[in-house]
Amino acid sequence: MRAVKAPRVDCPVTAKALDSEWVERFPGLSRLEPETKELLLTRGKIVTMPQKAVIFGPGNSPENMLFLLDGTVRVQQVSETGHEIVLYRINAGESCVLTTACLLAYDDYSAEGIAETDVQAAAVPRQMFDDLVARSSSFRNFVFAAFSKRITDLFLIIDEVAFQRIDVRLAHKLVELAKGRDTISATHQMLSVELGTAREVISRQLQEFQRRKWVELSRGTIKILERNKLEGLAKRSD
Amino acid sequence: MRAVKAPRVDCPVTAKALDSEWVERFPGLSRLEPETKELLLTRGKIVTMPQKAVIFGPGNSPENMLFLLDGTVRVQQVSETGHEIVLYRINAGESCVLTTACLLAYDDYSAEGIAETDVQAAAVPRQMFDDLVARSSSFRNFVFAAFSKRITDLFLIIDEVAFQRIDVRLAHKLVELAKGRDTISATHQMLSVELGTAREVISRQLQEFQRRKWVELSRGTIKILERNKLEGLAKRSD
DNA sequence: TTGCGCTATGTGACTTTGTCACTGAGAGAC
DNA sequence: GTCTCTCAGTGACAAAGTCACATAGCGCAA
Repeated sequence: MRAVKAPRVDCPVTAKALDSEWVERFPGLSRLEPETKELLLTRGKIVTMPQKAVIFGPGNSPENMLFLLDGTVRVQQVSETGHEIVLYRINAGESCVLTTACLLAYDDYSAEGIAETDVQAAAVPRQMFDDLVARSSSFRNFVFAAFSKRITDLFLIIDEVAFQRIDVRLAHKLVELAKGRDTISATHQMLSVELGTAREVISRQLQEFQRRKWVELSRGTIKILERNKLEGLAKRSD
Repeated sequence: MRAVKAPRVDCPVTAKALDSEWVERFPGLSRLEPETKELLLTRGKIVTMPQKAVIFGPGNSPENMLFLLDGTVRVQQVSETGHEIVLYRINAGESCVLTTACLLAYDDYSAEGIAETDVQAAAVPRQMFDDLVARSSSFRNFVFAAFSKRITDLFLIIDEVAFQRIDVRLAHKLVELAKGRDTISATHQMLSVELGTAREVISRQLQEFQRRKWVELSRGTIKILERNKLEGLAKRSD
C-alpha cells in the first residue's frame, strides 16, 4: 500500500547562465510586449532540478512561480489514508502558477510536485509575477488560460474517479502513457497511483487485458499488442 | 438515475437600481483603492435570478463575472453517464471568477451553476474585469485567493471521492447541510448528487444511521438525533 | 553458482459500493 | 376517494477495494 517516497532532495536550485531565449518557448509568452519579455529575461532565474526531486510538497511552499523549460513535473495528492493519486502533469511550456498560487494561499494542502525527469525551469519571484499580471494583458491571458486548463482537468478527474469504470480508465491511461510507442515502463503500483486505485485492481485488470491478448506483461513493463482495442474501450469515457 | 433537470430559465438578468454599497460586502473588495471601488460601483450592474435558474451551463457561457451579493449558487458536474456530483457552492461575498474563467476558455466543460435560492449578484463585464486585475493589486489578491480556495476544494473532493468511505462522507455532509439546525430538507436523491453516488447507497446508509438512532427519517427530511456520533464518524476524514 | 534480499506480481476470501429491476408508500390534484 | 407523481425500500448481483499472504524475477555478494 504505502508507496515508496521519493527522497526529499530539497530543490537544489542551481542557477545557470541566462538562456535569453526561453520566453520564446512558451506559446503564451512569445507574444508578450517586448518590454515585458525583457523583464522576464533579465529578472527570471533559470534553475534545474534532478529527477525525483520534490519541487514542492507539504510544508514546502515555493518562493517562486516556475515556468517549465524542459522535463515534466508530476503533481499528486497524498491522502491521509495513505492513498495517492496523480492529479496532473506540468510539461515544458507550461507553468506551475496554479499550484503555486494554492500553496501560497493554503499551506495545509496535501499535493506535492515531483520531477519526473531532470527539469529545467525559469523561476519568477512572486512580486515580479504580480507585476507582470498588472502590466501585461497577454501575460494575464496566459495565466488565466493556465488556471482554466487545470481546473477543467480537475473537473474531468473528478468525473472519472467518481463515475468511470476502472477498465475504461486503465485502457485510457495505458494509451496515454504509451505516447505512441508500444511498450510502457511502469509497475502496477505506479499505474494504481495514476488512477487512484489499488495495485491488486490494476494487476487483475491487466491480466484480463493480457488474457484477451491486448497486452503482454512482464516485470515492470507492459507491451501493447492491440492498441485499437484499448482505444475502443477507452473511448467510452471521452 | 436520471436526475430531474431544473428548468432552463435562461438567466433573466433583471437590472435593478444600483445598490451603491455592495462592494463593501466583499471582505476582499472593501479594501480596494477608492477609484477601483468607484469603477465597480458605476459600471457593475446588479442582477437578480430566481431560485432554480440555470446561471451557466453547457453551451451557455456567461458574458459577465458575477459577484454574489445574496443567495447561493450550486456548481455541479453532469457526467456523460448521466451521473451528477456537486462540486462546490458560491455564497454571498464570493465570486464566480473561477468557473467563469473556465467557461470562457473551454466551452466543452460540463459544469453547470444553479441558483439554490433567489440570487442577487453584481455583474462585471469581462473587459472591466481584466481592467481591474491590471489596476488593482488588492483585486488581484481577491481573484487569486478565490482561485486558490476553489482549487484546494477540488483537491479535497478528489481525495474524498477516491479514498473516503461513503458512511464517513455522508455523515460529514449531513452535519454540513444541517448548518447547526437539527433537521435537513433533502431527498436521498439530492444527497446522492452531493456525494456523487447512487440513491440506493444513500438510502441504505441512512437506514443504518437510523438503526443506530443517530437520525430519524421521513419523506424529504432527515432529523439529526445524535450530532456527536455523526461528527465522530465524519472526523475520520478531516 | 548459489543463495539473499528486495521489489513486483498473483491469488483467494471477504467487504464495500454500485447497478438493476422492481415494489410499495406518501402526498397533492382532481 | 382515486390518480399520479415522487420518494424510499429491497434483493440479487456485479464491480471495486481490502487484507493477508504466496510466489516470482532480478541484482548482487559470498
